[in-house]
Order: sequence, then structure tokens, then C-alpha cells
Amino acid sequence: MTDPVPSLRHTIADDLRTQITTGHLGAGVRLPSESQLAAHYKVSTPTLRTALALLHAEGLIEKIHGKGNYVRRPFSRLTYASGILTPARPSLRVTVRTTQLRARGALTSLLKVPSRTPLTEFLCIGYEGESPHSLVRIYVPRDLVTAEPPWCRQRPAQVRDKVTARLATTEEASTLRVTPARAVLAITRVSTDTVGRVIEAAHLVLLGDRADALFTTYHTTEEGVAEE
Amino acid sequence: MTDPVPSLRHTIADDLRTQITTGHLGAGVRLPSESQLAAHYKVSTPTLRTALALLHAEGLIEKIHGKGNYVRRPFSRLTYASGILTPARPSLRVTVRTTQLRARGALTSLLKVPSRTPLTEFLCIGYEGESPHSLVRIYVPRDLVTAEPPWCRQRPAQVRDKVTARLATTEEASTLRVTPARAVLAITRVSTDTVGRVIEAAHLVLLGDRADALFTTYHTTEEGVAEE
DNA sequence: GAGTGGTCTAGACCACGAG
DNA sequence: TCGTGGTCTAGACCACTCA
Repeated sequence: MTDPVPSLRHTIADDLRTQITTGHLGAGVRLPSESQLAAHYKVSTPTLRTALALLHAEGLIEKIHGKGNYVRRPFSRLTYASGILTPARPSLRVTVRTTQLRARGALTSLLKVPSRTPLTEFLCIGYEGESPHSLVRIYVPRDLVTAEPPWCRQRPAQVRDKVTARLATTEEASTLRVTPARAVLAITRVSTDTVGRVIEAAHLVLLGDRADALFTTYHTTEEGVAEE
Repeated sequence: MTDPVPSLRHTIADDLRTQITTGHLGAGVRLPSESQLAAHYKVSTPTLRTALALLHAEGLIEKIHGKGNYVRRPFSRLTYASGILTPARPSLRVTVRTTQLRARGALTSLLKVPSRTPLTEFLCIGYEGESPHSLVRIYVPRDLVTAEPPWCRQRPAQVRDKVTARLATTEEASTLRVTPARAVLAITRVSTDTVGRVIEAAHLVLLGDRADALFTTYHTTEEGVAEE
């Protein structure tokens, strides 16, 4: 199951990875040039580059064409639960941009509204320090929008979170300032009130290496016995 | 934002991709050998291989050492909800390998048992046709193991699912026959009975492009008002 | 053993970033 | 202009699969 013949690329990647994780190569440090590294490890430059590609895909280094390869800053992990990201820290901040638009396409079925229904979109970008870590688009039927931000309104009776993992799109990658080869947690959240009206739909994109999502389900002894 | 100078690898990948998605290259078909493809596209074999690596990362082809490159079957998306994967289809099958071991490390805190507690591990690999799509490791304290498979036992009172997105490890990638550059949905599930005893812990790894996870949360009007 | 993919080399040339 | 990373070549050799 484990690799019986470790390839050069993995050996080199392992070495650099431990140097990064142990702090020998600190955050923000520029690595030696690829030709220097290739000479140091006594391999050809293509081989060395495949090793760096592994670290790049893991999000450990950042490649900047014409400048060099840099060690990325370490991540502090956030938890998405009950619709909010925790822990809230002073270093975390959120920018919100509000847009008026009309429902069309997938939004109409998500919100269960007719096409061209007036909506308000809240585009939220969460930052930790200078680094963006999350991208949230919230859609609310305009007649439900109050002056408050959407997360301060009435509590929904039901919330459905559909979660998947995928690679970041080029758009998301540029917004979140990562490579497209990064795993993100994509959550589609639909909140419904007590009479079944959809009061909010949201698309959340969280960097996989910076966030978890936590869901707790309770079963009473009566219900759910019919399953299976 | 778009690539202004399309590289050879992308041009070739685009060509093969359209051939696959339009059905010119049907599911399960073996591609010509890499040297034949390289000759056809008039590029070197390493260049052709980087093009195939793109398709491999997208999950369009499956590489089998010594045999060839095969067009993967189109994805049918599974949904993880209430602890099971749906829909159940005849083409889906699961292999289970049972191992006896003793708790240590992270497992002791997950299961809330002392170190070296006897456990049973169920290693389940889900297949659709010939292609693996999920990898599940279930850990149960041995005194709770019955003759039945673990998913047929008593229904837990509480289930906590911790979900994140990450790239597949090399081990998972080889088991699931994908590249490590693939986004997977990693779920850690802890099931507790009515008296708070952990009756099962599970690590699930689902291919991001083949699975969603669905969670529904209900709020009564009384509770949860204190929040915010 | 024949044919396949996997890894690696030692160069070449191009594109980008900064001084 | 110079040093950087990005792409590509034309081979070589090894590991795996299957007959």
C-alpha cells in the first residue's frame, strides 16, 4: 500500500516539506532558485520541478513566475457550524458588497421563486490578516431584506447544507489568492422558515486547508427506525 | 484571466477532452499508447504525458501501469446523507476487510476509550462498476461488534460529522485510482448512543466530483434564540 | 518477451519580474 | 539586461501487465 520505491521527486518533496513544517524554512521565505535546488539535490531541473509541483498542490509553497518560490504562511483552521465560522478572532474581518439582481437559472429553483424575482446578493469575503480564506454569496428575496446584515435576521426553521469538495475555479482562485489546484469546501445552504418559504440561499466557498464544517444530527428513539 | 498562449499540453488535452465528452472516445475505451499519441500530435512523450496528466487530474481518464490509459465511466453523483450513500444501484458494490487492532493516538480521543482498547476496523471500498469511488474506515469498540455489519446495528442518538475538503493522499489516490491532485470530501463521523458512549467512529473519503454530503438542521422556535 | 506506462536526464528556448 | 520560473525535446532506463 505504501510506496515501495520512493521516487526522487517524493524524496525531495518530503525533505522540503519537513524543512517547512519544522520551521527551518519559515513562512514567506523565498526558496533557492530551481537550478540551485536541482544542483543541491543532484537532479535535473524537470525532476526538481515535479517535486515543487507536489508542494505547490499541497499549498505549502507559492510559485511566482520570474520571482521565485515562496513558503506560504501557515493556516489557522476555522470551523463552519450552525451557519457561522468560528472561532471569531480580532484578526478576522469580512468585506461585504451588496448587489441588486433578479432571479434566474439555478437561483430560482434554490429559492423557489419565479424567474426575475428581485433579489439582493451579499458578496462576503472573509480575511484573516491579509489573506482571504472564504467567499460567501448570500441571496435573499428583496422583500425579506432588512437593514441588518442577513445573518442577524430571523432564525430559520430548517437549514439544508449540501457539501462537496472540488478544486477552486480560476475566479475563486484569484479572489482567494491561491492556485486553482486547491481543494475547496463548497457548501450550498438553503434556509427555510416555518411555513416552508425559502428565506435565504447561500453559496459558501471555504479553503479546504483552512476550514472544516461540523454537523450534528440528533435522533430520537421513535423516529428514523423505518430506515433500512 | 484566460490563457493567452495555450500550451501544447492544453491544446492536446482540450482535443482529447472534447473527444471524450462528445462520445468519440466512449467510456472504458483504451486510448492509443502514449508513444502513438505523441507521434500523432507530433510532440515528445513527456509533453504528451503532461497533457494526459491534466485529464487524469480532471478524472476523465484512468491510468493503469503496464496496461494503458482508459476513459473513465461518467460520474454518477452519490449523496451522503444520514450516514449512508444514495442512491443504491445494482452497479454499486462494496468490499469490506475486517481488521482487529487496539486504540491509539487520535482514535482514543475520537472513540473516548483508553489507549490499547480492542477495536475492530472495517475497511470498506465502494465501487461503481470497476472504478472505486469511496473509501471508508469504521472503528468500533470490539465489545460492541456483532455479527452484523456495523451499519445494521442500533441507531445512534447523536451523530457528529466533521467535513473538510482536501487533496487525496498518495495512499488514497492509489486505492481510488486517481491522482493525488484530486479534491476529496473527508468526513470524520462520530456516533454516540443515548448515554453518551461513542459506539462508532468513521473516516470517510469521497471523491469530490462523485459525491455530495447533505445535512439538514431543524430549529424549534424556542431554542437557539440566545445565539447572537 | 513484447508492449505498456513511470521516471529521469541534459540540455534548449520562451515569458515574466525587477533593477 | 539578468535571473527567475514555464515549456518542451529526444532520448534512456526501469516497473508493470499479459500472453
